[in-house]
Amino acid sequence: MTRSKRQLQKHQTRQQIIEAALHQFAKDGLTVARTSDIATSANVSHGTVFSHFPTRELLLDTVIEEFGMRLAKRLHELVGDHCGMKDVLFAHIRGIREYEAFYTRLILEGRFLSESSRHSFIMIQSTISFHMIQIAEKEMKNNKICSQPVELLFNTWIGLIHHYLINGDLFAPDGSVLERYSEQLIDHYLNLIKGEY
Amino acid sequence: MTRSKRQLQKHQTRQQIIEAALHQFAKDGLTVARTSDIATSANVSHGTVFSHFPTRELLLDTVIEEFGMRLAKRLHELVGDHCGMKDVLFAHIRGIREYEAFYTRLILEGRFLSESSRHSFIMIQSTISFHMIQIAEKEMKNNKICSQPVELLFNTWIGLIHHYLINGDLFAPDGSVLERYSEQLIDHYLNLIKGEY
Amino acid sequence: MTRSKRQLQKHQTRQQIIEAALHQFAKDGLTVARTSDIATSANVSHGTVFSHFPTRELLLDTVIEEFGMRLAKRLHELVGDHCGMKDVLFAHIRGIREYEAFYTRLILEGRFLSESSRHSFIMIQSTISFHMIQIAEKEMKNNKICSQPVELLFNTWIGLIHHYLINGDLFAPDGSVLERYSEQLIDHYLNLIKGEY
Amino acid sequence: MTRSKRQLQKHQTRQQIIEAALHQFAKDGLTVARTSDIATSANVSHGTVFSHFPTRELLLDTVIEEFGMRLAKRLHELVGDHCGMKDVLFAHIRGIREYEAFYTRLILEGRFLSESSRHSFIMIQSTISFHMIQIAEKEMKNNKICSQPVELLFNTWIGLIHHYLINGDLFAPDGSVLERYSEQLIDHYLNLIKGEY
DNA sequence: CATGAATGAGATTTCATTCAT
DNA sequence: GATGAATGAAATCTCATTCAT
Repeated sequence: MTRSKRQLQKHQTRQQIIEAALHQFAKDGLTVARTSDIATSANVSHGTVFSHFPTRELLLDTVIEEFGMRLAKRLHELVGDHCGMKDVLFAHIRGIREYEAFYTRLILEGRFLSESSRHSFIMIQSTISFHMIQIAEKEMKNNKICSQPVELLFNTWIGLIHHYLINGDLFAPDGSVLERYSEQLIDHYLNLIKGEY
Repeated sequence: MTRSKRQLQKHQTRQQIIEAALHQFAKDGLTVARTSDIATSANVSHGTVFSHFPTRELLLDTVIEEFGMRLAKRLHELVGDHCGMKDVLFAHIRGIREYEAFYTRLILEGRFLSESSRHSFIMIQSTISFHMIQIAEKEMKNNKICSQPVELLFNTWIGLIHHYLINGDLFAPDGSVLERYSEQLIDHYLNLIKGEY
Repeated sequence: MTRSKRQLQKHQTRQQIIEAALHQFAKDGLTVARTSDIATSANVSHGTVFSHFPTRELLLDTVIEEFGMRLAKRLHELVGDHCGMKDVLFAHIRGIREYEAFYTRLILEGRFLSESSRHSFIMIQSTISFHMIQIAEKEMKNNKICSQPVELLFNTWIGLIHHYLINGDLFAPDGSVLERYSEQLIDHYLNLIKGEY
Repeated sequence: MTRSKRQLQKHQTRQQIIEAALHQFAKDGLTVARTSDIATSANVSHGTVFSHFPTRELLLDTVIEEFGMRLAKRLHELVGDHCGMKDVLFAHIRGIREYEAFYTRLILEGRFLSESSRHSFIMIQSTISFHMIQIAEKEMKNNKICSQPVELLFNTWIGLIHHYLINGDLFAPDGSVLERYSEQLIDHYLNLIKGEY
């Protein structure tokens, strides 16, 4: 029992650091955010960060992985079995919205991260594309959406969403771009890909 | 005369620095490239960089502005008067391709630059959108492309292109993504937006 | 009874720490070895080290003292009553050989330790010199070794041995210098100091 | 000329740093001395140290090499052509005496330095042994010193000197051990190795 | 008494910027 | 105007030590 309390404490600190890092990385950038700021923001000493994560890179890896897992789980919850394309797109946006800032940083800086972080990020994208492509193929058969390469279909959507996220400060200076544009973007996208009958 | 010779010399050095900076910023990133590397690459001393551009930020601003002007000029040359959507898209890609690396960096890091750099970047985007939107409106009237908000039409294209550029290392590990995918992307996009008649 | 059991336990832990420290200090150096490594090597927690030895310095002091006592005892066993110079030299080397690495560290770093550690180390040297000088004086009378200041006689021997220990990596890259050179060094030394008759 | 003044300045700063480092390494130890203390002691900013020597290790390498060259040069000056063993020993001690503290640190810590520093140190030792062994062989032929392996002869002397240096604080608490004991040590050593005739 | 998470002082290194030449 | 040596403010990471459990 004594042990479990200590373990709990440790786990809690670890989570605090991860949460603070998630916030700081989102705010200042994956490559710019300082470990000392993360420590301050997590209400622990600077040294404590390194007692949980030997290097900054390892912390970042962990944070990205954690984010990936949360997002995957959330998407899984949101994407029901019998849903159509529209539902998937909504789920996608809702899933991302909870971590909008961090996800945007990941789009921007993901390319320059360590092998393992990069891998985590690619996994995250795969999770999203998996659902979309599955639905797309089904709806193409039904002629609900017109036949075309699923890869391009997916990339068009992702590109559109990322474009709005990346330029969030222009599209929605105060607040969430996703919140503001999700409906419009989904409608537009569905209109673009809808089948002709 | 002596003075004008000096001024010429000065102007030449300035251009060397800008050129070198363009190269280094593209190669190492807008926030990461070192002023000392730029100096080396420009064949001038480190100090000289600062005698032409008081701060690193000012140099970056200048480089972005310069890039913007060149791109605008190039696009103007490439986009003829009587051209259709396809021609504009091709022109767009061809214009960007000459500075693919730098342009990609701008997409990735543009948001976090100084007010004035950010402004330059936005101007660049406007130049591109101006041509596209003009054509789009014309072709919508002709029913060549289906009627829809031009803003979204433009953003879909930009998002798609940017997505490929940002993930260039995945889509085209060795070489230019634009070279490899331009045709495919243009065809796909035109197919998406084509009018139904 | 319970108390005595606890005390036993405590004493045992203390000995484990001392033993581990002896090993780590020998391996990594008196000033470099980490308390956390000592803890790990002693199969106790890092904190336990400090519950037995308030500071790292005190632990080091204790270890050196312990080493001194063991060496003194060992030398006492090895040096018989009726032995000659050769026997003493052999005993000396055999005594040291058991702790070759630690002893070497002591030669190298002993000078920069705390007062008390330094004192312990000097005591160790005295133990050795005591035996040598006693024999030397006897053998000088017998003309077995030629007459000369005992202090210098002793220092010449010590210097020679220490030189080989300090440069062990050159003289015996894999293995014990003492094992490899003891005979040769003893013969050489005896030859140098032998009486002329 | 302007250039030469700047170059002179730079060279001077470099020398100041080397001199300060020589002093600090001697005082605090090759592995312990702080770059910031060296900077302070050299009257330059901390950054300046790194603008001349990219890493601490490179600075140490340079200092050791510099020391080696100075010592070699000094020994060369001191060791005449027609001198005997006694002269060589005196020269050796006089050469070392000028850098007594640094040389002592080198004995103590040389083993744990980088490959190149270690190499420099070994070169230094070789310089010394070269002279001694040459003389020794000549004097053995003359029967001035008794015949024995030159390697051991050399190591006995080196060991003796190093022993006094290492324990300088005991043998000569305030001042130079070499100054105090050189004569006595040389006499003793010569006596030990003298030929029997 | 043992534990081990948390602490924080300090060490090396980087790099935009300044300024004497 | 050009030069490049000097500057010094960070940033990451280490480790002896403390103290709540």
